[in-house]
Amino acid sequence: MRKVFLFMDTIINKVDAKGRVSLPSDYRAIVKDLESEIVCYRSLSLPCIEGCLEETLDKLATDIEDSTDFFSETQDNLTNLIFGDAKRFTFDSTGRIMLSEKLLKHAGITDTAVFVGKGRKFQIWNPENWEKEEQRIREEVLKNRPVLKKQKDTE
Amino acid sequence: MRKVFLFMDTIINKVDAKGRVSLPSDYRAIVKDLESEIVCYRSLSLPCIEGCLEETLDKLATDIEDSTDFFSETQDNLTNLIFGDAKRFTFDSTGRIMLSEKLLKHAGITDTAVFVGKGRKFQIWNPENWEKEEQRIREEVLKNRPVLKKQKDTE
DNA sequence: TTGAATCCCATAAAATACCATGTTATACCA
DNA sequence: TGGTATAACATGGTATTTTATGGGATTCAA
Repeated sequence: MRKVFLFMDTIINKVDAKGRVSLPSDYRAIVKDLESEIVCYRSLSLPCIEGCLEETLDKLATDIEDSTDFFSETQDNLTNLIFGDAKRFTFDSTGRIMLSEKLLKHAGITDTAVFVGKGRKFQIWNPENWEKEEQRIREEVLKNRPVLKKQKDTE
Repeated sequence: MRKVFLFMDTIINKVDAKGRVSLPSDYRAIVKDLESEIVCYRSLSLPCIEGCLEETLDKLATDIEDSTDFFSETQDNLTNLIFGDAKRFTFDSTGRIMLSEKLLKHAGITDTAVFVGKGRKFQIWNPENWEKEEQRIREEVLKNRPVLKKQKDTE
């Protein structure tokens, strides 16, 4: 059993007419090893699909349970938004998942999907949008280089 | 056997003239796997039906027993409301439950029901009401973005 | 016996599993 | 190191299963 898991790399796969797309084989290996499942949902802030392991979301659910009482309304909004949008995606024997129309539309994905590893999570992008986003991120990181360094130093 | 369970996704199903509605198949799978039952009751604060596993309510009962507020009046009132209202709903061989007139009326549901996953719980809405509620939540969450971020960071 | 609840059957559509093939990546050996 | 054999992978297509949902038959209770 693996001690750690990280969704990594950037992988481009085709999306067919049914919305089927191969989950990168590295991701599948993680799911199998940890006996978990992939869960996807629309990013709250970006035009992309976000994914993680079911156990990651389960941890979130437990945290919410533990931090508030059963009838609390404070976390109600959040759980509706996150769990109401999320969905399990199991892959078939050939390693494909079937993304829903809702998710594909949110990310503007038609025939090609870009999987971007983010550690505990990953994202799925439309290729053009990802190119732009990557550019934007690179610029922002460069701009904030001194701050980034300072933060590291002070920690 | 599954390690975790989460009610997720948003699913729209028809309610027929007899008040029958298909429980989403993912939800049924959870009930079967955990050999539990679905329990529904009127939401205390919203015009919707709330549902969860019977074992979740059982856990609530235990927590209340164990809490120092055993004789608290507010706790008393809440448990009266919830347990007085809650009821088991078993699904038939085709996966349908029959919602009561009381619940349907409270949620304003006539011929269509929207199931919204909330993690350990789920809600059942009238489509128009849910649309409005979702809009409201999105606006509120966006407004409270810093709070959301802080919560995320502490994970 | 009448109304309501439960069960059973039928069907269309959608989701899922399976098979086949070309391609790419990996392992192996000279 | 170069070349070849082997395995893994992505992907198109098809078959099978599951699901939602309408309609009736049967059971149960008031």
